[in-house]
Amino acid sequence: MLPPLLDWYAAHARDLPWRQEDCSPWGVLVSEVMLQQTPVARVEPIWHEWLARWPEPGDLAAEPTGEALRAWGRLGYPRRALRLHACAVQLTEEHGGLVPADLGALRSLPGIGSYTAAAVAAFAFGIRATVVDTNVRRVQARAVTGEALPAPSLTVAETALAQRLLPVDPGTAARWSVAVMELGALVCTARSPACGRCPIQQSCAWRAGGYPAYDGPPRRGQAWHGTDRQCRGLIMAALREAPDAVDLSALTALWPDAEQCARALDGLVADGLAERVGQGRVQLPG
DNA sequence: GACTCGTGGAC
DNA sequence: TGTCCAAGAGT
Repeated sequence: MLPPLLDWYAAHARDLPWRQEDCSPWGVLVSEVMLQQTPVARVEPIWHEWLARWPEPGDLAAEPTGEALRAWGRLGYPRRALRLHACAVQLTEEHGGLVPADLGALRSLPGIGSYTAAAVAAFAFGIRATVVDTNVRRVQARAVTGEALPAPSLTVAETALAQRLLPVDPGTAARWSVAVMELGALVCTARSPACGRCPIQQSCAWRAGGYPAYDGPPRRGQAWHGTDRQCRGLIMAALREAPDAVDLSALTALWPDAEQCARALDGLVADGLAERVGQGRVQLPG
């Protein structure tokens, strides 16, 4: 199944800016953090703005965190912007302003977990790293294990399988990983997989088994309406849109439950996403 | 391990 | 309309 998938990728891969030959490791790292839980279409324009404004880690490190938060826009999970900024600072102070070509060093950066470290190592430096994201998990579950969907959270067995499937040659391994991810994103999708145009349908265990339905533990949806998350989102949107500090009263007006709103704001301040200034006013951290 | 953490598009 | 989902990480 290796050659068909690599050939398919060569023919059908999307032309994404962070896949360009001249994209810097910093550009790859920024893209990977932005893409955590966020669709490509929403990331692309923001990625261009970030790379134009902060072409190197040192450029971002020189800014206050509030600028990163404002430029993050509505990508969601704004703590990622904070961690990206912290990344830039750490790269500047400890790595000469460069992204390290080392899995362990990458993993020690803020906001860089096992997936992102492997992805940057593989895609920016051609290192043979085991890249396991939600696409890889789903493709493996279907094509190899014969199940409709992977378990709710990553298992050791899945990582071991991905490692076993990974081609030996480092450059080929990196192309393989991005090809599996692309297949999961474009063909072997969660909702309605396009099995008819799948390059590895002949060797797919899920297909061979007659496409059995998912029978694992229930997948928990994330609550939203009325939660602290929704309230935090409203507050952050207000802070981003305001040119400077916002009155506390303007924030509590956004939410029916004043007590919950106050608690949400406390959380944002504790997380470094917001900052209290004098006279009951709040702003993005300066 | 179970939670928490944004946002918007697709169905 | 509500539910599911999207290149996860940190606690």
